Amino acid sequence: MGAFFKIRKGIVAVSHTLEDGRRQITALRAPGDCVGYLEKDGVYAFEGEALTDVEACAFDRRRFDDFVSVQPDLAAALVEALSSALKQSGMLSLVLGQLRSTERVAHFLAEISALYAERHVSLARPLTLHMGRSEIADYLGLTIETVSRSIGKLKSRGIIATVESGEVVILDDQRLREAGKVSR
Amino acid sequence: MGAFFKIRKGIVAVSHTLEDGRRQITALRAPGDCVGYLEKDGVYAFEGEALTDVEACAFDRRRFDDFVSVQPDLAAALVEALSSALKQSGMLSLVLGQLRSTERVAHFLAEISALYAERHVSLARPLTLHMGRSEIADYLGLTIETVSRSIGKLKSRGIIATVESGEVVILDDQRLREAGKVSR
DNA sequence: CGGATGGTTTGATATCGATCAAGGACAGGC
DNA sequence: GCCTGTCCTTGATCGATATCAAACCATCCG
Repeated sequence: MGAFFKIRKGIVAVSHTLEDGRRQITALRAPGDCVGYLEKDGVYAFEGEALTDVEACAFDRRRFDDFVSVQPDLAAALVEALSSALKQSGMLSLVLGQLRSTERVAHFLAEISALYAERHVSLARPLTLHMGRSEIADYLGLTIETVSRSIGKLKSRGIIATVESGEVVILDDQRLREAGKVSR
Repeated sequence: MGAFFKIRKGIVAVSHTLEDGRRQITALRAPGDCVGYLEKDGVYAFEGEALTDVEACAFDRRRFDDFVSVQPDLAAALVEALSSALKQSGMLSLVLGQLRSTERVAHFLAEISALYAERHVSLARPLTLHMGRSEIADYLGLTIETVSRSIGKLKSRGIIATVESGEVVILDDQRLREAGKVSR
């Protein structure tokens, strides 16, 4: 109630569900990110789901806003966090609106890989996605079957491999980023 | 160079283009909104295109940031603007990832109608979209043909009508919002 | 071990929207 | 008036992805 969270450990999916059950994951949040800031009168604009065990700091929204107004550094950090989230969100729109299924999956894998490396979620190869096919599908606007087939295509092209227990090994980072249109 | 803008009059489309020419409009900005804040070292994350004649205030990014740090009110306004943009962006992801073509177009028309009313772009009916089929298509992740056919479907259902010169008349606001899944 | 369970993959078919191709409608210029 | 270009609509076909269905494969548990 009137709270928001800064993630210390773990991964959170931010999503929105339609009345008929269709769901879109609109963002993935990693350690250092905030969740639940888009709230008004106790109503949150989006839902949050923990994909792993999560450790987070809870802040009281009202007190935080008061504190921000006398702490320029904090305000700057908040602006930075929101800017970064906005940029990410715009990129997701690009992915959902313009890329085809295999491009989306390639983009997703490259994104996850970069995110986890950057935020030290797990430095280890192979990469643990922390998401089932169902979450990936809801993030990319696809079905689980199409996600599965796209992963199959990337495997057959020698770009990735999968280990038992579902982890992914990126065999060719260069070509993965090309396939996901995120080369630049 | 290091500048961003606050729109005083007119509509701006924020977009991103892939190397192969595919383009996604990631946001529409109306009077009161800012454009070009997501910039780093002179590189903008997205492109902006004026859909109408635009009147805007230009701010020097560096000076503005300095000024923000000593003006809590301004910081709060910036946070508010970014929060609102982020919420909008998440909703666009939902539209692109989950809605089918006619739902997307209905959503778009309801959104434009609400936006223009709220920002006093033009109070007049019929509604002038200020976007050609091509811009609508790039915003909704569809082709111009599909946009055209979807508008046709909404017309045949008696939800909207079009006037010569392309303006749209919303005949049944209730059903339009239902069709665009934005009833709630 | 055998059987249930949940997630993933694979296959067959259907559907929506893209693509390709014409055909209006309207404005501007000669 | 007539030509030209641009934008929008309409039609026919194709193709990517959804849907439906079944098989596969771990893991868990009796």
